[in-house]
Amino acid sequence: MATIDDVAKASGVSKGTVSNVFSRKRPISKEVTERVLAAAKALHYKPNYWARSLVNRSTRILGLNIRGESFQFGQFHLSLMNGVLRVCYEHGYRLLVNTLSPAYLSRVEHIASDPVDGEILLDPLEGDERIADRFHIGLPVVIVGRPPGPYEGKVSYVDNDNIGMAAQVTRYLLDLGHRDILFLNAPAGSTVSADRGAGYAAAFWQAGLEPKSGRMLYKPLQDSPSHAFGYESALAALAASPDVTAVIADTDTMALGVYKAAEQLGLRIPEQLSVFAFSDDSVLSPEFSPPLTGVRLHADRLGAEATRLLLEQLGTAEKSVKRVLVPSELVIRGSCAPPAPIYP
Amino acid sequence: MATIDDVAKASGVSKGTVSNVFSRKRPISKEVTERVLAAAKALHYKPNYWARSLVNRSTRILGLNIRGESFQFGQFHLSLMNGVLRVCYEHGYRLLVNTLSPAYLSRVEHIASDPVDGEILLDPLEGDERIADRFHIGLPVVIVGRPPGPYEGKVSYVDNDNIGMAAQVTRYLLDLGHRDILFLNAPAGSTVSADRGAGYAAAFWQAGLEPKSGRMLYKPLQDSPSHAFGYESALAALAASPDVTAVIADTDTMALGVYKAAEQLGLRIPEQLSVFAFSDDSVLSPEFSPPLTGVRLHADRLGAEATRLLLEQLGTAEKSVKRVLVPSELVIRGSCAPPAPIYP
DNA sequence: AAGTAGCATTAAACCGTTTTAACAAATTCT
DNA sequence: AGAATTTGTTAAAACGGTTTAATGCTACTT
Repeated sequence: MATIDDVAKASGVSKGTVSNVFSRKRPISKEVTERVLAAAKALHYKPNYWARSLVNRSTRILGLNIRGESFQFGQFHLSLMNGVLRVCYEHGYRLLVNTLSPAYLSRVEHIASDPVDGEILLDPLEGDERIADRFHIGLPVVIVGRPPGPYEGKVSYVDNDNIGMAAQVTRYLLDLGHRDILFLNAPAGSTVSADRGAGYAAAFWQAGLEPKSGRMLYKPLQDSPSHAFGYESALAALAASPDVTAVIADTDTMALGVYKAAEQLGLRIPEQLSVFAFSDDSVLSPEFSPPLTGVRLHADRLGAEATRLLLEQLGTAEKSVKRVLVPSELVIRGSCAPPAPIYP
Repeated sequence: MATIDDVAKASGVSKGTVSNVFSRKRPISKEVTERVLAAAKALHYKPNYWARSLVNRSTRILGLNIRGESFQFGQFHLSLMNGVLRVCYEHGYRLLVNTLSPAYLSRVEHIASDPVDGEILLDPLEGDERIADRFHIGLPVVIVGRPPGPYEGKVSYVDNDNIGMAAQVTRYLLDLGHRDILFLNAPAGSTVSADRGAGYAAAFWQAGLEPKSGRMLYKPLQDSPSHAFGYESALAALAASPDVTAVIADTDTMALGVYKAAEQLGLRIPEQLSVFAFSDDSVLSPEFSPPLTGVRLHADRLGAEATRLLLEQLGTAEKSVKRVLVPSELVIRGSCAPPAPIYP
C-alpha cells in the first residue's frame, strides 16, 4: 500500500502539499495538482483512514450497539437498522455494528474505546452499564427506547409511547369484552417491558377493573426463540386457566407460537381466542390466518430519528438532550373479536 | 479523554511501560502493574483505537459491502448478515456495514481506504469495479455470489449452486407438465441472474424442449420494490399471453406481487397458475395462501461461511483461493401443481 | 526603492499508540 | 571476582496522515 510519502517523492513535492491537494484546504497550483494526482493514480494511493482519523479525532463512523446476549436480529431490529443505514447513507457515515460476545469482552479485559464518533444503544435495560461507560469517555450517545431511571433527562432518546400504546391495546381488548388477558411481555428488566406492563395495568384500573395476577409473563433474557416462548407459555397458561380469552404477544414471531398453541388446543382464532402482537412486520402479519391484529411501531423511523439525533449532536458542541416519540398505530386485522359467550 | 501519557505521568512511569502493562507483551513487575492499573481506572483510560490500529496495521473490523444502489435490506440480506454477525461475534470482530451512496462517494472524490482488515462483497455484478479496487490496495476479500468472469479462480467466494438450482426447479415445473414458464429474474448484469437464467434454459434443452422467447424478465437495478415488479410484470405478461401456466419469481416478496396479480386476473393458485420463488424466508413462505413453494438458500450459512473464509485468509499470509458451495433445497409447499387441462 | 500583502510550498510538530534499542540493576555462570 | 545473562524500565523512533509556522516568491502600494 502506497503512502503519502511515496506520492510526495514521486511527484517531487512535500507531503504537506500532497495532503492539501486532496483536502483542498489550501490552494495548490494547477500544475502541481495535476502532477500529484497523476502520481497518486499511478501508485493506487488512498489516504490511510486510521492515520487520518487519529489527527482529525473523527471517523465518519456511527456505532450500533446491541446487547451482547442477543446477536440474532429479528424483523424489528432489521427494520430499525434499515432506518439507521438510510440516514447514514445520506450523510456519508458508515455503520459499525457492535455485538461482541460478553465472553470475548471479558477475555480481552482492557478493551479499547470504540472507533466511532457516536453510538446508538438498543434495548436499554434497567441498570444498563453501557450508558455510564459512554458518559465517562464523553462519547455522544442516543438510545432507542427509554433509558433507565437515573438517565432520563440526561441522554437523548427515541421511543414509542409504550405506556400509552399498551394501554390503548388493552383498552381495545377490554372494550371487546375480554376480562382475562394474558400478556407475554418482553424480558423483565428491559425498560420497554416495564412501560408496557404499566400501560397494561393502567388500562385495567381506568376501566375500574383489576388485572388478574400471574397473567404477565416475561420472556427470558437468554436467547430462547420468541416462537418457542410464545408456544410454550401460551400452551401452559391456556391449559391451566381456560378463563383466558385473549393474548397480547410481544412480537409477531411470538404470536405465531401462540397460534400454534391455539391450534393444538383446538381453539379457533378469533372466535375462542383473540391474539394481539406488538408487531412491526407489515409483510408478515397480513399473511397470518387469520391476519394478525397488531400495532405498527415504525422501527425504521425509530432508527432514522435516532441517527438524526445523533448526527445533530455531533454537529453542535452543545449537549442538548432531546426526546423523540415516534407514533404507533393500532392495525386491526382479523385476530381479535369479542370473547365467546359462555355456555353451560 | 485520558491518554496513555496521562496514565504514565500519574503513575510515574514511562508510556512504554503502561503499554506493556495492558498488552502483556513484556513482563512488568507486580508493584508497577498495580500502580498503573489503579491510575488507569481513576482516569477512565481506554486505549485509543485508531492510534493502536495505525501501528498494528489491523483493526479487528470486517467490512460488509452492499452495492450503493440498494441500501434497503430484504430478508435474504438480513439473514445473511445474521450469519456474518454470528461468526464475527464468536471471533471478536466488529462489522462495518458499508453502504455509501454513489452521490456521496463522487462528492468526496478521494475517498480513503476502508478501515477494515478484510471485506465481504455482496451481489457481484458483471464488470464490478469493487473487486479490482480491493485488489489494488491488497485488501483481503471474499465474495458472496459468483464473481464476474475475469476473477473466477482469483478470489475466494461462497455461493449457492445457482445453475443447478434453477435447472432443478425448472425441471420440477416441466415434470409437472408446464411448458410456458415465466421467469422473473434478478437484475440483468448480476452474476446470479446469469447463472439462474442459464439453469432455466439448460433444463429446457435437457428435456428436449425450448424456452419461449421473451419469458425471462429482469428486475431493474434501481430500487424498484420487488413487490411492485412482481405485480406489474406478472400482470402484463399473464394478460398478454394466457399460455403461461407457471411463474418463477426471484424472491418471496416478488412472489407476493405475483399472487396479487393472479388474484386480480381471477387465476387460482395453484390450479390455474403455479408460483415458485427463490425464497429464503422460512417464516413468511408457509404463511402464504397457498403456502409458497420455493427453495431454501441458507443465507445465514452463506454469510457465516464467507466470514469464516475471510478470517481464515486474514490469519494466514498465503493467498489461497477457495470456493464454498452452500447446498440449497427445494421446499415443496402448495403453490405449484400440474397445469389445468385446456377446455374449449 | 522599500515596505507590504498575498500566494504556493515546505519543514517540522503533532495525534496516541506500539515497538525497538539501549541501559541499568540484579542474578547466574565460570 | 569478573563475565555473561536476565529482568524491568525507558527514551526515541516508528505508523501515516494533518496542521502550523516559516520561507521564498511575485505583485502591489506608497
